[in-house]
Amino acid sequence: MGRRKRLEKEMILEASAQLAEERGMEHFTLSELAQKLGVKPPSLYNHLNGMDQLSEELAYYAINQLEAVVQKAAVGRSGKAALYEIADAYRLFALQNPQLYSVILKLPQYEPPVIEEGRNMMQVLYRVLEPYHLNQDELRTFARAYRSAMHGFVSLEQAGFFLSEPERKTSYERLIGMILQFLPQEEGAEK
Amino acid sequence: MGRRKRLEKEMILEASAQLAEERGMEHFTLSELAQKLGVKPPSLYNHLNGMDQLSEELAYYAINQLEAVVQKAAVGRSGKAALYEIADAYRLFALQNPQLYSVILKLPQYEPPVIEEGRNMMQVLYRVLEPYHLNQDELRTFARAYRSAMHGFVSLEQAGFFLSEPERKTSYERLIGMILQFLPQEEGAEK
DNA sequence: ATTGATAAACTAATATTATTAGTTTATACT
DNA sequence: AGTATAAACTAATAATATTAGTTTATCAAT
Repeated sequence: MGRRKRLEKEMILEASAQLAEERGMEHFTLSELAQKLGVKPPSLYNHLNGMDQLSEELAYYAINQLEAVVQKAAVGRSGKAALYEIADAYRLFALQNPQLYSVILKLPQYEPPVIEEGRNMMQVLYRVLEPYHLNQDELRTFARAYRSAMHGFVSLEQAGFFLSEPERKTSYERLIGMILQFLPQEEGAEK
Repeated sequence: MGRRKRLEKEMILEASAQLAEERGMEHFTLSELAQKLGVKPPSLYNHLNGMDQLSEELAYYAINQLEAVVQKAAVGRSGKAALYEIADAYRLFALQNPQLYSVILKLPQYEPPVIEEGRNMMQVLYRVLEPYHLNQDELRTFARAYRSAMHGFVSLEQAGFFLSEPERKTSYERLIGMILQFLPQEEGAEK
């Protein structure tokens, strides 16, 4: 008891994520979800309380995935190298899971436990920024700028606003470069 | 003939925009829209071809509003002053019309005429950037960075990711400042 | 003014969806 | 083996988008 339920929940969320990417969040329907799981729609209500709760859990699922991706990208790197790597991983996640990524924006609407998880992703960032010894204000400013740059570019790109294909990655890297320029020299860096 | 129809369309779009802000795009319903217009739902089909087309027209409506706001902000200013002013106006529009703003992201999915209008907004920006004599590549890079910064910040802020209230405007201005730093000195500027 | 065309409203009907209630079935523990 | 429980099912309801077909109001031309 409990463990098996966990698995069911996982299965439902995975199927939901998959369905969301296939059909788009707009046309996401419980009927299709049930069908994908080989079950009739009402059966879903044994595992969740309806569409609204599912959306919330999906947002939770999404932020966790992104957090894992970001964390992984930062392993074994530090300073600007880490920040470039994170930015790259962040972009790839959004491009490969556009629907899931877009769901993350709804996060702050939900209840505390879900919101906390959203905060966790930023913890990775703060850890990377530690060596720069920024004060509270500088830290906030920088973190917001960095995240805004990533989110803004990636979200416009994925929506289809940036047409010329080959230069997209370059544009992104330059944008991130612009932001990183405002970090002080790394401690113990050789130049 | 024709002019009166135009008016009807305007009325429908205004009511739609209003309803979207009231209920949120998620819970936007043709029944409520009809009710707001003092009419039964099927009557709407005399003026539009259904939900999908309405979404498209709403996106068109939204980008036009934003374009107007941006254009107005740029009047009588040039260079970085204009770019700060535009950024400020852009942010205010998004904060005051969050649902309408979010609809703009769907723009590239639609047909050419709608997409063209999306491009028009950027024309204003290119005009402002003319005096800097950037080459094609620099221009694209900068425009993307600037727009990404605006969109990213504003969209995260409006979603509720940035908690500490008093510093939000400051954070935004600093972000824009970071981007503008990468413009060359204005022609004929006095330092 | 009367009429006749046109457009826009209406009512009625259908299909799809989310959701609830109530029933059956399978599973797991004693 | 027998029962408690959870998860599936069927049936039913309310809301929605949409279509078809009918009525009504408007407006131009006689």
